[in-house]
Amino acid sequence: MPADKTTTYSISDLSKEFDVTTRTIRFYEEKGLLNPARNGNTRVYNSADRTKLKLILRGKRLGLTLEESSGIIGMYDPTHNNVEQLQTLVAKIREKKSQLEQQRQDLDLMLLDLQDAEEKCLDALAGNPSPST
Amino acid sequence: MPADKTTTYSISDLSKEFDVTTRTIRFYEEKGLLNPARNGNTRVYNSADRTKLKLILRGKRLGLTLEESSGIIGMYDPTHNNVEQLQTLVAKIREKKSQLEQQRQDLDLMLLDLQDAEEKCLDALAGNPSPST
DNA sequence: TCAAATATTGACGTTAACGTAAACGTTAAT
DNA sequence: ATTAACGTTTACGTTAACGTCAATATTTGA
Repeated sequence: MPADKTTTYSISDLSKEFDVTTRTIRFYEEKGLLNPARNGNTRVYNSADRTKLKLILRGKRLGLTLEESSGIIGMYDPTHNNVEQLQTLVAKIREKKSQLEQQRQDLDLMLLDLQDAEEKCLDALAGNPSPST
Repeated sequence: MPADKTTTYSISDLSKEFDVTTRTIRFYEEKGLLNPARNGNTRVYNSADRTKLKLILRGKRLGLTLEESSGIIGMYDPTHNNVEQLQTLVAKIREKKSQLEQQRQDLDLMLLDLQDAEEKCLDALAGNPSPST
């Protein structure tokens, strides 16, 4: 039985699963990105908390700040029943999307460059003295 | 006539073109990522310098540190004629490539999530009370 | 000629994202 | 009973990537 709605995790469970320190996880809480329940004094994480952590770390790999990740996570639930707020939310989502698409262009360009660089290296290793010879 | 091999730039030219402060450009030099020529005391950048700056900023948008960008820029010229060094270089390039591919997966996942979030918002705005109704 | 614009080198300040250490409580097994 | 493993809070330290002065040329258009 994999993780369902009722599964819970200790801080070190998550720490091990995602390979971050407990300090880091507590830090995210300090910054308001996580709000685990408590059993007495110790933190108890549910699957929603776990998902949030996953999203934060994904954001990190993409170079987002914690504040940005926090913002994005907030976009995932339209509890903002107010129409005006929903519209601003859509606007925010669309801006994030276009940023990510720009980022994908950068990424693809860099991949192309690296592809080029690799081929040059392989040529050099194959004994090709120069590209113009 | 667009930028050719002989075009040069002042620090504020580059500052304006790429929308970074001159402090930032000097900082990159301090860190060894740029080595502009000098006219007396003032810096003179050529098109290669400009390209490097472009690559650094691209790296930044992808969340790379300056050191990582510096490493990648170093990969673009196989002046490392030594066979052993060429092989380590190829290895580095391949690792960077696989990192970038991982990053692209993250990016696509996040785009999908945002797409979902946007649709939910639009549904809510269209007056759909709940997805299960 | 002279003020404005642009350049330089220091040097200290700042923010984000944690690391590290201290001092302490609470199960769990030996 | 105690040691080991895990948890907590508080607090100071650290690094990267600049920002923000200050003091000082050099250049240039009015």
